[in-house]
Amino acid sequence: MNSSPHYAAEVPEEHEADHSSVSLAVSTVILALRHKKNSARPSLWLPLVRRLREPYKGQWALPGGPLQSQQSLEQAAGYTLKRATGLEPGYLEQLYAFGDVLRAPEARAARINGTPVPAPGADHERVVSVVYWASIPATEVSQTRVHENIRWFPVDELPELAFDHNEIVEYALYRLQNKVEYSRIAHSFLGDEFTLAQLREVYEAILGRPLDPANFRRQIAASKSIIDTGRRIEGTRHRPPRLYRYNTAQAYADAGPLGMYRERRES
Amino acid sequence: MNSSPHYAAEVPEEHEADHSSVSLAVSTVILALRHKKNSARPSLWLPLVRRLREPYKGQWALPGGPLQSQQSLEQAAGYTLKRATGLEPGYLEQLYAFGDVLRAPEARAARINGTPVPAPGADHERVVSVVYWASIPATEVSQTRVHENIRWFPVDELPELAFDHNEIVEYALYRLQNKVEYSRIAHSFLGDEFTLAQLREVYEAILGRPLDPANFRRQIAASKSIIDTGRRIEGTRHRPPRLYRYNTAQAYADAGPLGMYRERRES
DNA sequence: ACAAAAGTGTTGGTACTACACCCATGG
DNA sequence: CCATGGGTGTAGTACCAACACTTTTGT
Repeated sequence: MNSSPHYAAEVPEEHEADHSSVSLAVSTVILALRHKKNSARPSLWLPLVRRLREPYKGQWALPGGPLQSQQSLEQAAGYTLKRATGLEPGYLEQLYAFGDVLRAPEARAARINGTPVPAPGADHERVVSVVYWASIPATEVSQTRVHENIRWFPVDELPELAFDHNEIVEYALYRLQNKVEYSRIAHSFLGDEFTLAQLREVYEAILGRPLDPANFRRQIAASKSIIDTGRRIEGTRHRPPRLYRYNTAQAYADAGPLGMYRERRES
Repeated sequence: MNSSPHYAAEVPEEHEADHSSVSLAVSTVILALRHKKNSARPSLWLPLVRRLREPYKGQWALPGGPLQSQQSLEQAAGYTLKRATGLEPGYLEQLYAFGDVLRAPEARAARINGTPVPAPGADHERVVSVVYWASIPATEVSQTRVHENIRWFPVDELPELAFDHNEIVEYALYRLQNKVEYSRIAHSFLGDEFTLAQLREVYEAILGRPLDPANFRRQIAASKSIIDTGRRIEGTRHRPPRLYRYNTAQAYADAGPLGMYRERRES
């Protein structure tokens, strides 16, 4: 399913009309765990790119770009991620395709003020954006690319973003919160080996609330999603925690139509 | 969020490259309850359109068409639905955007045979398809448009469809099964008023298994998603069942970024 | 009276929450 | 020894599946 596009079958008597001056862009909500200053617990951060032209010139926006004719959507999202961070994704999933007719600034103003939406003119370019979300393993976050026009922000301290990107980020976080409860994406925020406490910190950062360590342990154990490596971390000033690995034999729930493919990459 | 597209913010030093010869199509998996011959219980059916040109000429495919430059994706899906059935949707939701580079027939053959995928040539058109799924209220199914090149099929007796449409339908059904358990889409397959038995039949058709009437009743009652109208249906040869209505005050879970908009339409 | 489906009660199991408590290590 | 987090035990609760049972109609 993931490897083929498809063409629509039109109902015969309808004629086809303009084969669209619509252009296609791909953006990515890139999430990773980072530490705020003076904070013991990690939280979710994402990189944003400063816009160099109108509209919204000077404001921060999700990294993205037009779809090249030889790229799949997923490849385009991965390339966007690479440009913004220099890294490969730990996980990559399609969020939603946004494609309304109205130019963003006008529509947004109309939405906020409650004023009627302006009539669509022929004077603006029509863009459909396919948005992905991705995670980066904590072990690689330190290697992220540094650039004057790229900056990481904690998701709960975002500035006002260009277009409707604030709402897109909110939706990405909402989807992530739902998904973390019945799939194993949390692992994609960590390296190959990790302690239960680290895994719990991922859940806590995503859900935004503390979890009972005792119950968390049992829940994860019951899911059989992780395997005890037998080794421990020493040098802590308390009992040394065990190190675990993903159980790659375990299947994901709802990885989307691309599920099987992603399963392989994850392992 | 639903009312504005957005443009990507490129990382500055990258240049833009070709502004894409990619064209955009919208297809819709349209689902409704119908009765098979000699079957007491309704099952899920969907309308397909016969292809009149290559590739896959003569085979059945999901209804769809190119995105017009003045249509939103959702409008395009609704229009597709109207063309195929003559009806308005009871519910409409984006499924997924499919957009790999390779032309469908080649990629599909490669996928099935395990042979290496052919190199993408410049000789074919690149299409990205945004697929929606929709439901039609049972009360309106009888009014569906009749056309030589449109035919309804039970979802468990589909022929071999064009492109990867079989897999798309499977994915749509999978999403529907998940969603029916934590949202109220089941209602969109019925008219304004319905009995509990009818609602249960919707669940059973979607989930593909019988449900305990006693437990079903309590579950639905606990969710507070329906309201007793006080009236009953008479003329049955058993105890007359109550008629219920949707509780429109109740919020949906996970209606996607377009949630609030859909909420209003549903009521 | 009987068939059929509406609707109620009851019981046992599972899974989650809260929290008490013990364990192992570094300082 | 103490502080700190790792890790286990357990009681209370909420929910759910299974199924026995009662109710209300048409024939």
